[in-house]
Amino acid sequence: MLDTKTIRETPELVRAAIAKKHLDVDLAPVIAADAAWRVLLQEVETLRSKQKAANNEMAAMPKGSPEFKAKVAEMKEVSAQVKELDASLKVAEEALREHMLSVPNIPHSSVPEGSTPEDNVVYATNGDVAAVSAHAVPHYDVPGFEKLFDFTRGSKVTGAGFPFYVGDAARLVRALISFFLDEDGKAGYIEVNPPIFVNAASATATGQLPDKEGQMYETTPDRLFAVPTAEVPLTNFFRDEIVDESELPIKRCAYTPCFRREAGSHGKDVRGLNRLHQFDKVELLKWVHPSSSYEELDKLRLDAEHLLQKLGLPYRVLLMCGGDLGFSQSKKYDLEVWAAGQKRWLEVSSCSNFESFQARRAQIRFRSKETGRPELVHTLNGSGLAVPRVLAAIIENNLQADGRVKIPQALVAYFGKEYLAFN
RNA sequence: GGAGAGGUGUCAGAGUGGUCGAAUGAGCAUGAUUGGAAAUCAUGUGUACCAGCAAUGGUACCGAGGGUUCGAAUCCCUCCCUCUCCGCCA
Repeated sequence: MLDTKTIRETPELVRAAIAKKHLDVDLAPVIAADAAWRVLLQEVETLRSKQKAANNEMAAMPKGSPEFKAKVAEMKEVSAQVKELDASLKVAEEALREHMLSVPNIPHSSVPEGSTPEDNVVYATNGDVAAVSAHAVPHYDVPGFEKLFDFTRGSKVTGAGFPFYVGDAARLVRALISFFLDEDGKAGYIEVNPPIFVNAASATATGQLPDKEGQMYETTPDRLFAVPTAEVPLTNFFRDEIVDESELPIKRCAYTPCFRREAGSHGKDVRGLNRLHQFDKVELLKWVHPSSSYEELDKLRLDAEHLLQKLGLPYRVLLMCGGDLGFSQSKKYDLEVWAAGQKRWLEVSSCSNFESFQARRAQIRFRSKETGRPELVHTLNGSGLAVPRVLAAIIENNLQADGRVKIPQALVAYFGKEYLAFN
């Protein structure tokens, strides 16, 4: 959420942001809602002020006196007015809030113009795409795949997109999670094991609610939501709190399973491990001082890149254009790993700066030494990394002539073997 | 799940219908004192929103939401959370 002041005082800035993101949001009703709310607010406050003054007078009067009784009669009317206006004010307030929630975050000046994925800028590449397995096939076509990644049983037991990982597959998943957490820990992120269900307030603070409700799994009757990413519980950790300025930047990482209903996604993109309803991911989170959030974003991205480098996987970094930015993001890099069998790039991390957009909604602040007042932190996050797609890339890129998969050296100690065999 | 107690400012803790944004103490900040410090003394010390160039003024906030009342931290209702005891349990 943006500050209402930004919309009130610099609407042209916000309109430019909407245009850059190629969104269709009309600012006029937002501004009108704000104006209407302020008029009502002032009316209510004037009446309340009257009430308060009368209160003090009445406190000094003898209870049963005629002047007291007269005041009561007079104030009775004011009281009724306040009640009525206050109800309107609440409606206006809610309307304003809803309007405000429809306004996206402002992209950073370094974000390239563009409306489609083709407009994203290839910011960096690492590793040799041509050097990986010559006889690679898509991981889901590798003979024996279904034995280790049992989608059929998963469908029976739960539904499509909920595979069983069996034997070495399960072991490799565990190895990757441990590897990621260990490396992230070395990079200074404190490991957290968060709840994987969150309440509606938390889901609202990070923007899943109210609009993206259908993308989450929801429990009955408690109305808790299975987390779509560890970002949700992690970001909410400091919700409605004022953290110590000297502790910034705060860096945390967390492994959770992630649950996404992703209704409406079909086709080749969803085959095998490419897109699942439940998958494992380690998430990196930072709460930083506003003055350094873009530096911290670059560092965060490098921390995620480091993982791919250690695994020896070719990847590229995309700087996302305005049109491909999320609603609440100011700047975003995507990390895409090369999957030699499918011959395509798979997104395994998305590193974003939200500036104060999330922090405002979640009320996460620090007390500034400089001004002595609480200020909003900037929040950043990125995957470090998403497990199934990394797994797919390892399988495809490291597939040997004999059908086995060579385990990246950095993982061997975690996995316990040099090769993964499908039969 | 059952029974009880409780949720007030940075913290501890008073306040059971009116002048309470809220006593008192601690903490913190500034100043005095000191060679310097401790101690002591004085003053100050919440957040948000609105109006205003500003100084400043106004309003709200005592777990959350409703209600009663001219007036609610204080009374009533609902919900949430914490603690203690009991039960159940990975």
